[in-house]
Order: sequence, then C-alpha cells, then structure tokens
Amino acid sequence: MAASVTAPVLDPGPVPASGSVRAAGAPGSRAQRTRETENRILMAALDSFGTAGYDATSLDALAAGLGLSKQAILYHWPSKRALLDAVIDRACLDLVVAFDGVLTDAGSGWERVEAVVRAVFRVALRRPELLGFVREVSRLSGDASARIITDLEPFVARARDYLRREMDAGRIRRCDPGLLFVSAYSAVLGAATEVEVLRAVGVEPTLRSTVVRRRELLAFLRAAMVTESID
Amino acid sequence: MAASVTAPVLDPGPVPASGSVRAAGAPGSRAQRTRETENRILMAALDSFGTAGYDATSLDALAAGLGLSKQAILYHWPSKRALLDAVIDRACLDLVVAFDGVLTDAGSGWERVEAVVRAVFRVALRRPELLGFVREVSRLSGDASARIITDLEPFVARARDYLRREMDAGRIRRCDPGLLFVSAYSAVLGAATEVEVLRAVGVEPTLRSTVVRRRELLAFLRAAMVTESID
DNA sequence: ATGAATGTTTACCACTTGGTAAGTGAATCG
DNA sequence: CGATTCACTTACCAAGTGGTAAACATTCAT
Repeated sequence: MAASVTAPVLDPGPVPASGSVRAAGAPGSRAQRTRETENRILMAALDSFGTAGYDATSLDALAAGLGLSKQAILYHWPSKRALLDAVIDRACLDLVVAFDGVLTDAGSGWERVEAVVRAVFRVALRRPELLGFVREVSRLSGDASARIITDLEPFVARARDYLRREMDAGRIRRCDPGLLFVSAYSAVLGAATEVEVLRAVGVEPTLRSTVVRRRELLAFLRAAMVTESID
Repeated sequence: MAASVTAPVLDPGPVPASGSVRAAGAPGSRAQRTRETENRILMAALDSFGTAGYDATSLDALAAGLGLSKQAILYHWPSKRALLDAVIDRACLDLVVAFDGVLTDAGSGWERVEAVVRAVFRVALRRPELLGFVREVSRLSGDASARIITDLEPFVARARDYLRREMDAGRIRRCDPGLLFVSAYSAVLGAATEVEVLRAVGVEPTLRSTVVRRRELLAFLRAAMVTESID
C-alpha cells in the first residue's frame, strides 16, 4: 500500500503562495523561518537515516537533537513515512546538484567517467551520510526504493545513454550499458562507503587511504571499461 | 560496549557433553531435538535479518513464525543481540562451506576468480537472504561487523594471498590486492543483490536475466583484472 | 518410582514507538 | 485593535519492544 500522498518531485516546489504580496522569502519572515526549520529537520533526518538507519531513528531522538519536540516534526509531515519521502526527494536533489555539473561539463570517453567517480568520492568525504542514505533506502520497502528510482531516473538514463554513445564511438568496451552501470555503481559505492569491508582487508578509512583507494578504483574501472589502454 | 560474551567461532562447537555415555546426537534424543530447534531458529532469524533487517525483526514475530513463544528463543540465547551473534557465526559457516571447495579446487588465474563469482551467483539464487544478511550486518554496530570480519578473516586472507600470487605470476594486473578485492567484492555483491538498482536500469531480476547479468559481470571483472586478453 | 535437569509456556513489566488531541503564544491580517 | 492563522508544546495513548519470573510438562539419571 503506497503510504505517500505527494508525488515524487525534485524541485523545491512552488512557494507556499501566502495571500500577501510580500515576498515569501523575506529574511525574517515567517515563511522563511518555517522553511529553515523544515530544512534543519530534513538534514538531521537525512544524517540519521543515512548513518543509523531508518528503523533505528526515532522521531523523539531526532527532535531532541534539534531542540524540538516530536510533534513539531509531525506538524510539518503527517507521519514518519512522509518524512522519509521528503528526505528521499531532498537527498536526490542534493545528488543531482552534486553530479549535474560533472555530467554536462566534463569531456568525453574515459574523462567523463573519471570525473563522475571523483565527484562520488568528493561526496563520500564531505557528506558520507548521503551515500549511506541511498544504500539504506534501497534496503527499505519497495515504495521507498520506487521513489528514489523515480527521482533519479533522468540521471540514470543520461548515464546509460552516455555509455551507449561512447560504446558506439568505440571508446568504451561494448556491452549492456545498464549492467555496466550497475557494476560500476556497485564498485564505486563499495570503495567509497564499505568501511567495514575495507577494514577487513586491512584498509583503515583515513583521508590518505581514500586518495589511494580512489586511484586504485579508477585503475580498476578504466581497465574494465576502456577499450584501448593508451590514452 | 561489547555485548556478546561468547567468542566468535565457526565450527559448531563441542557437543554439550552430557554426563551420559550415550551418543549426544542419537536420532530422537533430547540433545538432538534441541539442536534441531536451535537450528530452526537460526535459519528463520537469518532469513528475517537478511531480508527485513535486524531492527525490523521482532523476537515475537520470529517465534510466531516458528510456532514458538518468544521466551523459547530467549531460553537458547540470552538476548536478541546474542542471537544475532549466533546467526552471524552460522551465516559465516554457511558461506565458508559454500566457497571452500571453489577456493581450493578450481585452477589458477582467471579460472579461479570466475569459479568464485559463479559460486556467489549460485548462493544469490539459492539463498539470497545469506548475502542480504552480510550486507545488513556490515550496516549494524561495529561489534557485529567486527564479529563477521573475525569469522571471515581466514577466508579473506586466502583470497588476498591468492590475488597477490597471481599478480606475481603476471596473470592478474598488478595493484593493491586488498583494494582489488573490495572492488570485485562490491561489483559482485551489487550485481547479485541490488535488485532495486537493477530495476532502475530496467533489468527485472528474473532467472534468465541473472544468467545474462553473470556473463556481463564476468566480462567486466575479467577486463578489469586479467593482464592479457587472450586466454 | 523419584528427583533433578531441561525445554517451553503463560503472565507480566518497564520502556519506547509513531501518532492524536488539545492547548498556547506569537506573528499576521482585516 | 481584535480575530485568526501558524508553529509549536504539553499531555496522552495504544501497540509493540526486549527481557524477567515463575509455573509447567517432559525427559533423563538414579
């Protein structure tokens, strides 16, 4: 049973449109402060969902961490599940923003793949909870996964199309673009987020080791994807 | 705070050693039936932990599914956390059994890697909850991850040593064995278990598509790891 | 047969969970 | 100014959580 009422969206949505003529985002205005509160809640929820997990995050604890009461959260979203939906949309927005530039600007062939991988590692360092959250959501009920898929669909489609074009151009080894995407996606997310597995093979997740890890992963992916070994 | 009292072990452990001379595993004996019950609980818990998740699994629900009461479970293990530890040990045992033959028998070079990947896909098809459980545990508190790491350490060490030897022999591209392991591990587990991501790229996880997926992944890994492209 | 150990159940408990209802003080609007 | 909307709090609740205590039936040792 789909619990959410709102449709998945990536853009922040239209301004509440209060009857007043006054700009809804004026510095100290009520609407402004409301948006700030909602934003704080969303970020805290994203952090907790992404690290501790959805089930392990209670609304009480979340609110307490923000100096609010649980009902303040339930005022802005009718249920925990609705909050999750909002966090999903927010996370996807952040992801798209983080990758959008890379996907359009960077050159062609391997260059672009490398740029994306570097972007992922940048996110993994600066906002690890974001990648953790993606993992977490795909673990949850189908509804949540469906939403994140919907949100990121254009993104994934672009990546897949790009891979196909590069294959046509002979710059990337020919294969199923979707499956190549999954392999690369898994390898990247694994190298960027699987701290415990890394620890198991004797790699402590320090900043220094991250650089090495990124280099090794790039070599791995390059060997896996690029057709000719000479650049 | 380490909650578990028992040390991680892979072997089923010594028989309870009841004072009696009688074989402790006699067909209808009490010890035998007890072991069967514990086994049923472990398997059910492994299944639920691996699919629904640890937090989302209540002892009540688990017991009800087995036609038992929650306290029957708490009789065999003092707490939910202790049960988790037992399930971890059990899962690792199953994994080692599933891969042990492959790791020793199969030939050298790429052959052996391919054999392992095939073994992973076999497990993914026949006991998907097992791989899901590994994912789930590495997401939980450090204690749980530490235990699974301890249990699988010899396993991982063998894999890493093997990769290093093959690099020395020039059959596998030279790089950091540990990091290569992580990349391969992530790619394999992703292709085998990330149903939602697969769905996002338009791949429905049917039996037929699994065969294709395995073939594509093998090509991907082969290109990434093997030095010469001619077999 | 008798008593002890064993495996399980019923009853119970303190605590946490997501969620509802009603109240409150301040900003906003007519 | 007065009425009202808004953002939030306090108070509360039913359902579920992991875990304890004690009773109970069966099996085992003697």
